Amino acid sequence: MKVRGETRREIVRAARAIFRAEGGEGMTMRRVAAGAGITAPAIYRHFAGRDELLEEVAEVGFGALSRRMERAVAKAPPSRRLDRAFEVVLEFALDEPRLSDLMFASRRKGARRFPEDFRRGESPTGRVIEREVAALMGRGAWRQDDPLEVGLALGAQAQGLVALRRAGRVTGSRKVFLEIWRRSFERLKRGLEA
Amino acid sequence: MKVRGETRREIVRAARAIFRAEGGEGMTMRRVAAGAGITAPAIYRHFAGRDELLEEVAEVGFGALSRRMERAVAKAPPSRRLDRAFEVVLEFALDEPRLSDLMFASRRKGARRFPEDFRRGESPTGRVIEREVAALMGRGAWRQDDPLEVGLALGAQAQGLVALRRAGRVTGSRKVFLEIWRRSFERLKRGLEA
DNA sequence: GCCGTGAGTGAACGATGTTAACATCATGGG
DNA sequence: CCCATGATGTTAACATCGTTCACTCACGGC
Repeated sequence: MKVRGETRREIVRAARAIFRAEGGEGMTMRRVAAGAGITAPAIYRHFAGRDELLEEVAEVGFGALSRRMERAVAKAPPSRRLDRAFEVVLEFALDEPRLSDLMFASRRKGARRFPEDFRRGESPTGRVIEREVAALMGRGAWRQDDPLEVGLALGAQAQGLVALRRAGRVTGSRKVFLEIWRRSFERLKRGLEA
Repeated sequence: MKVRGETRREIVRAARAIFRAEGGEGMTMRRVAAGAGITAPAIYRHFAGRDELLEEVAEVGFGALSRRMERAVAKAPPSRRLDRAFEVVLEFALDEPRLSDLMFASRRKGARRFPEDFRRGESPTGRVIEREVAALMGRGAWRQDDPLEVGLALGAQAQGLVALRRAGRVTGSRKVFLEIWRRSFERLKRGLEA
């Protein structure tokens, strides 16, 4: 025990590593503890239970994804910013399917809620999408609409396709899947243009 | 033991009842067995394991949903057939959230796959959607496109919104949610019209 | 009459999340 | 300096889960 909070970070690190590799089923308390160099009951000194630990893993994931989104958007031309943001989301979902599933598809206590939390900009990923949608509407490229709800619909389309692939219902290579996404996104955008 | 296959049906009935009420977590083998009037190990005379039992529960759900869809579509005017089909899907998802989740969002062995199984018309729900999409394109109401992929995109939009609500990320009453769906569907359709 | 087969039972196994009871140990007030 | 205290571990154990094992039993064909 060196620094206060050291063990807690070790637990989260171990949990995240196991979750990324094997998903929720493989992430047992005993294995997480072993990865952090302690025993299972010691985890309960830092987290109320397994759910709270999963919560933390998801939160770290949101931090990583939103940072990638912000970075990608920052160096894209205005007309491509929203596209780039979603490309990052899709790539993240393909690279980290289980983590993405935990973040967006599982019932979690601390999940941001539409519309209240989104209106307050508390969703780190939703905020990026909403901002870019509003920008497109502001520039007159898209017709006037509720940016929050349009952002939600776009996100639902992305998460819907990802979930279908994750569930094994959409086969094909990563490349083929990204093509399906791109065409679906184009169709959706066509209905949003001014 | 009266009729051959009687116990098997009893098991499925009990499993489905528990799953509808409490979801996958509550559906333990012992509880299913008790509901069917037997003990847990006896289930393994009829199913290889819990997964296979869940498979059967999902299959029964698909049968019920596709029948409702066909019935609704049959008595709708041509211009409203696709809308009615999706309304049924949404209502089913709201009435049976856990079952809907199992059917569309969880990784199952026997899940129909896009595009191969859909092209062969083996997905009972996908077939209805695809048929109506193709009809709209055939009538010239919608622009020419791949009916399979457009159907998938529409389904992804629906399942994406449902998953977000199921995960507690979209709050509000059933009525409000159906309004969000309706507007999202309208936006999507606007991009598909000829 | 026997006996093989299909369906069911009780006991048990290994794994899981979690709790209880106890140990260790740095630290700061008397 | 000493020791009470709180934070942080540990080991043992509990309840529950899916599943397997060894056994029982009714019954239909030879």
